Amino acid sequence: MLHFMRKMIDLDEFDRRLIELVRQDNQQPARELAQKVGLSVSAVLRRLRRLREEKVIVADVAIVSPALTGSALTMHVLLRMGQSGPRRMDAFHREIRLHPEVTGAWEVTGEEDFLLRVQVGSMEEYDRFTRRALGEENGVQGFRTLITIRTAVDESASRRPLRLGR
Amino acid sequence: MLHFMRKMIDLDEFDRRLIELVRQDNQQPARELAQKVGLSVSAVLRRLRRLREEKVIVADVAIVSPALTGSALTMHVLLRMGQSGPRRMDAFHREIRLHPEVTGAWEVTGEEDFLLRVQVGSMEEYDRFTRRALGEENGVQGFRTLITIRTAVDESASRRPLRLGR
DNA sequence: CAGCCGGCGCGGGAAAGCCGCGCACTAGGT
DNA sequence: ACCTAGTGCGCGGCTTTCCCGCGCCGGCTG
Repeated sequence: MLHFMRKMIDLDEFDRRLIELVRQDNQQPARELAQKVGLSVSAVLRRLRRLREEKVIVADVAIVSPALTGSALTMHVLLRMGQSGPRRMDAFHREIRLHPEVTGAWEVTGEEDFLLRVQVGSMEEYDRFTRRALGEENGVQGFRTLITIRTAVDESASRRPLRLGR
Repeated sequence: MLHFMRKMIDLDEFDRRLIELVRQDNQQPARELAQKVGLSVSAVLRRLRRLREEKVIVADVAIVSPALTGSALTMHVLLRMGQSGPRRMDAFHREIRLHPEVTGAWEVTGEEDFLLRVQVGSMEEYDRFTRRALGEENGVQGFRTLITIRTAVDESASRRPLRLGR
């Protein structure tokens, strides 16, 4: 935890602006970044390398058009577990990870125990998924499906402003 | 729609493997990709450029550690609209986009009309958000908050296998 | 079967990234 | 007050990567 805090205070204004920029586009050359933040090219390169080494930047990925990922349908599933003991929950955490259709899963407070986001190519695929993953053998008592009519926002974490140290 | 289908059939096995690779790491040099997929460097470069131009790859981003994005709390909000006419819905679509705390928003079927994913740094911030965004002036009749206890899966779209034409 | 077209690999030139240097600024100790 | 160790900057050269025009090959079409 101390180490965590250290990392936070190690990030200054330059780092934050650089992160903000590469979070939108990590393929622009350091020369452009350099003049945007007001540093030399080598300084930018050094800082980015450090940020990646220290796992402030954890990955660099290409985003492919959602229309092409076979995720034509986005479902959300509110589900209730039978007995909600800690080990039952842990087991379900592990279980649900195994299904690639599940692009999000949260253990939540309230009447339901879990919320899942499931992306599939068709209703048939969704049906197969529920039979495989949401049966009583996994401790699921019941669930309710929210079918997505329209997506208003889906920018996983990129919209969140940074809250990095000082 | 025809254009969409055209794009799909335009992607061959090489494209798919390249996409798969850059979806995990878009900063590895073309030389590495080339030998992984069995093409020359220039062919790889050409194909990637084409994929980006044609918006098969829609973006290239750095992922920053979730612990550092000030998103300590993830909430999901199930909400009901007062009158659910189409223009009310459209208005809410536009409205909800304006709040950076909202990292996901879906219009859904069922008892509720919308599901939101909201990421905030604190409960106070969440409280402020609900007062600003989820008031009756926006047509919201009522809502229910699911507080995340633990996240099992959160890999926005990267888990989904590709389903690209033939 | 000839001609066309798209995509390949190749190679030269431009650009981007890497690395070692010297310098400035800061903090801590004597 | 000075000196010293440490950190991060910018600069320049060297290496790697990328870009682009070329000629070539294989498949489709008329």
